[in-house]
Amino acid sequence: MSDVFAQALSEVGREPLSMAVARQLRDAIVSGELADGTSLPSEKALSVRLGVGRSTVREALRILQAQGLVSGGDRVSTRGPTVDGSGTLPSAASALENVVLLGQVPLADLVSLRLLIEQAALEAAAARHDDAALDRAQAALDEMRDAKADVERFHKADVAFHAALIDAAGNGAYSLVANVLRDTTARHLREALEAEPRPAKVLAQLVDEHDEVLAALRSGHGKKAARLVRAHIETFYDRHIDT
Amino acid sequence: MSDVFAQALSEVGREPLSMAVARQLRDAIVSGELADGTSLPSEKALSVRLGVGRSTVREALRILQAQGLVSGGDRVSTRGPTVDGSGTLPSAASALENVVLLGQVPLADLVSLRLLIEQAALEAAAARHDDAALDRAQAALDEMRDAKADVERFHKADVAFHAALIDAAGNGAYSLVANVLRDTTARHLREALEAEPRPAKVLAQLVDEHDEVLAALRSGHGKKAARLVRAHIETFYDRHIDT
DNA sequence: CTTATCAGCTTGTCTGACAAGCGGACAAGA
DNA sequence: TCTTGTCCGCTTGTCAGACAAGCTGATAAG
Repeated sequence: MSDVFAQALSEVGREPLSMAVARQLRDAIVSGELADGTSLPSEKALSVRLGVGRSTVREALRILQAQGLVSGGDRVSTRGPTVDGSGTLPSAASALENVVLLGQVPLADLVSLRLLIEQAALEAAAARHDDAALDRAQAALDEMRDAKADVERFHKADVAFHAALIDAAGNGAYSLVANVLRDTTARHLREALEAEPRPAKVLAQLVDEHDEVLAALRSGHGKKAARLVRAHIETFYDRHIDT
Repeated sequence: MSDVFAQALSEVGREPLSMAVARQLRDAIVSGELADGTSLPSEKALSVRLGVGRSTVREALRILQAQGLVSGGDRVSTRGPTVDGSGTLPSAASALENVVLLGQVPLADLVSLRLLIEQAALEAAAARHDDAALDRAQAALDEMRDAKADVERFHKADVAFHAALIDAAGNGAYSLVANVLRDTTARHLREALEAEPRPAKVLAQLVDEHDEVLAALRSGHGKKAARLVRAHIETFYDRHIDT
């Protein structure tokens, strides 16, 4: 069979109604037409308005829910589904996690990218002096020191610390992607921490390392801070995660 | 009212059946128990085996489909749903895109992050010599040259060129995130190109710039390639996009 | 050997139904 | 007045049954 067909004929598109409904709602949401927090009509009302069955609407809502664009509908109230963009970030993280679990992107690659962003963020932050963000980092650091051997508490403060540092760069894309990457790698790192036989000592050292990074940043030494955080992450990664 | 309640009482978990079914299938897939490409039983058969209604199974399948874990079911055949992990990557990309669209991240921040990744990728690629990827870049470059003033064709080849360069770094996370960032910013860039009054000349210059980048990369000058691509992107951005 | 036909299955969709649960209104009682 | 019990309407979660459209494979017809 010749190859002209592949060129001349294109797949005839047959999209299920539920997809169409989901796309329509998604577009309305991401375009801002349906603002965050807006209450949608009930499934029944939607089905009537769109001229489709309730099951079709339900399937569309499931898709949007999986994408983190709408929440509710979980019978928590009688107020119907709600536009809720706050779920997109966990959804993105979970999507990335699936990619990793299926082995399509090695964990090491994610850590490497996170490191790249974090270093760049520190260099940018050193030149900006975002005091509010630095204060948040300081508070998280104090919390870490206070947590001592409480791995759970320590980990939450650790996350807050790194997030604050990256926010200090003032680049929304940095913060966003670093957040997702951290969510995806967090579980592995925490398991490593919990498996640590002598947590107190390791945690104390980690606190010191964070301290140095913050100090370097405060005095405007971006490159030094970047170098320190690189060592910090690479050391931890090499010591606790096996390839 | 005291605060003890918040500590003592936890939300009583009530999960919809469809969620439970979706989670069960998801776990089986990411754990490798259901290998990629496996054909699942039909909706009806699943509903019987799991003891739930068909609509419940359908909603679970919709969730998994949105996560890119199963495909088919699109009536393309009578062979039921299929485990298909190849969809997770686009799904992750689309999830990130949602975050971006809703997150109000400025375009400049996205370009900045993309630039960061692309530079790092070039430096890594220079040390790796991934000839297959470089050949793909070369082919894309030829296509660009061939496209002349056809903006549509040029743009597609341009995308392929940059993607090949980043793939040459061999870091899946770089490729993934850079892809997403490009998809998100692509529309703006293309509009800029189409508004260009004298496209042929600009496109020719762009081709030359790409040529230099590839040449530098081939001769192992990663830093030079990174510098060139930085200039390439920043120049284009400054000239065509207004803040 | 090619072609038409048909039965059996699958998905997409709709309709109707029921249980469980939420919310507000409204009345009863302290 | 404030609390409490009760009830009605609405919403979601789930199921069962139905039908159209379409794919597959087998079988019959040419």
